[in-house]
Amino acid sequence: MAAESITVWLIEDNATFRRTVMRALDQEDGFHCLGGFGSCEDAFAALSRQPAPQVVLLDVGLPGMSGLDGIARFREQAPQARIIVLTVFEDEDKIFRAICAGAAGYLLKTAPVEEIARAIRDALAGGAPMNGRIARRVLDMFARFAPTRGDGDYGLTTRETQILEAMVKGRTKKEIAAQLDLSFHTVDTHLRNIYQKLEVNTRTGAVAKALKEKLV
Amino acid sequence: MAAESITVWLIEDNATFRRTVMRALDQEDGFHCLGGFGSCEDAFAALSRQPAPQVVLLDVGLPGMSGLDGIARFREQAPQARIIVLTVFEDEDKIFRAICAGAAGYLLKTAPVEEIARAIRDALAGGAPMNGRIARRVLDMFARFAPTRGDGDYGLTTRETQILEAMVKGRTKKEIAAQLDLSFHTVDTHLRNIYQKLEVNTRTGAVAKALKEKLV
DNA sequence: GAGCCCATCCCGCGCATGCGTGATGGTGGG
DNA sequence: CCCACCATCACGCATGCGCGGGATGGGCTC
Repeated sequence: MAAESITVWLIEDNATFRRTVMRALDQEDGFHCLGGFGSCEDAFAALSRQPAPQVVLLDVGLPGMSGLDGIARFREQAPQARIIVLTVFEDEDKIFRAICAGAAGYLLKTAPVEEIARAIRDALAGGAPMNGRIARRVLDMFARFAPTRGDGDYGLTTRETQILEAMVKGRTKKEIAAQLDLSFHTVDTHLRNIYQKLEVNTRTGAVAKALKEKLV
Repeated sequence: MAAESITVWLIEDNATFRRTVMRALDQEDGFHCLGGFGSCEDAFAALSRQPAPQVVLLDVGLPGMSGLDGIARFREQAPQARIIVLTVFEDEDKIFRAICAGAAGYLLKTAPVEEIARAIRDALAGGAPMNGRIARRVLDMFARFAPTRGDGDYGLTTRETQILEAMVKGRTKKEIAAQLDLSFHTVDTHLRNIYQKLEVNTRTGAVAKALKEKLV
């Protein structure tokens, strides 16, 4: 049974809270919480002496190295370890950064131990445990990213789309003409039609609209 | 107790599965599954005759109106209803679209009834219930969106940033000069410096880089 | 005080761009 | 059969743009 134990590290600067969680987790069936650290630096130092854990519970917003940077470094040095952020913060920026840094989950410190335990198992099973509100936030952020691509369809023809793409890459009309084996004048005409359809009158405007609204 | 019941609709084209889930949910404590529909159209028709439910379980990928469109329409006509997608699909595109359309949760049809029940409660409590793998996918997608903003810092000064922003809006040098109450030449100089820092040599390139990498 | 960065301003050249105003041919629907 | 739409090509003009040169002054560090 001990061999089957899930190894967990907890990085958290509040010693009291750390010990409480560690003890509670250790008593949970199937867990072996063998590392408690007050900072990311300490944890990394330990990483060079002992094998990486399967799961890291990490408090972001602790002294010294930023928890966000810590996630990134852990992802490098112990890619197989699943990192679950355990914090009091629930502002979008922190959540966003943590996820982008590679966190596998995001819990609030107010979570009961059973929830933490469930989250750890979930993370190891390939899941992404999140507090309900956090998950909601993530979805909101996600949805906010999308409307960007509004209707997106301005009725551009194939050629026009091609030319618009080239324009986004910074090509001049002459270059585009050469690249598509067209006359300069043809490209010019297409460009005018694109402007009309996108309701702009400069290439800058067209590129901005193209990037903001749809085709990358 | 009946007054406290959570009202649920289930939109699902497989009649057998629909009835099974409805019956099971209805027997769960605190649920009142009072609508079962084989298509979004049917559900919308019902919406004009009876009050909207608190939660809609929706199968995407059903005949007639696309489930994705259904989400969007539901969000319009019954904004307060929480929509939980219940499907067999777990490809990224479907997930992405569903979330963008405003789904509050995403479950797999393989989920046991207790999980569905928990999800409904979670959704009403402001959460975003998701199957573990789905959540993982969402986070992956999220993380993939981010690297876009790389380091993002090219050491632009305040003025340069200002001018870059105006450029993104499609302003010409002259317009920017007028807007910022500067000389045309000054704007020109700043532009050159921006180009140097962003390693581009056209306004189009600068705008593209600005939009792709950082400030929207 | 020298050196550096930033913000400000100036001139001129050559090329790119936006736009008005044309034309031709092909394809498909009414 | 004609018309709409698309793709193709063409000329000229006014303006905008990129860039190679400048210059001045303010603030900051060494």
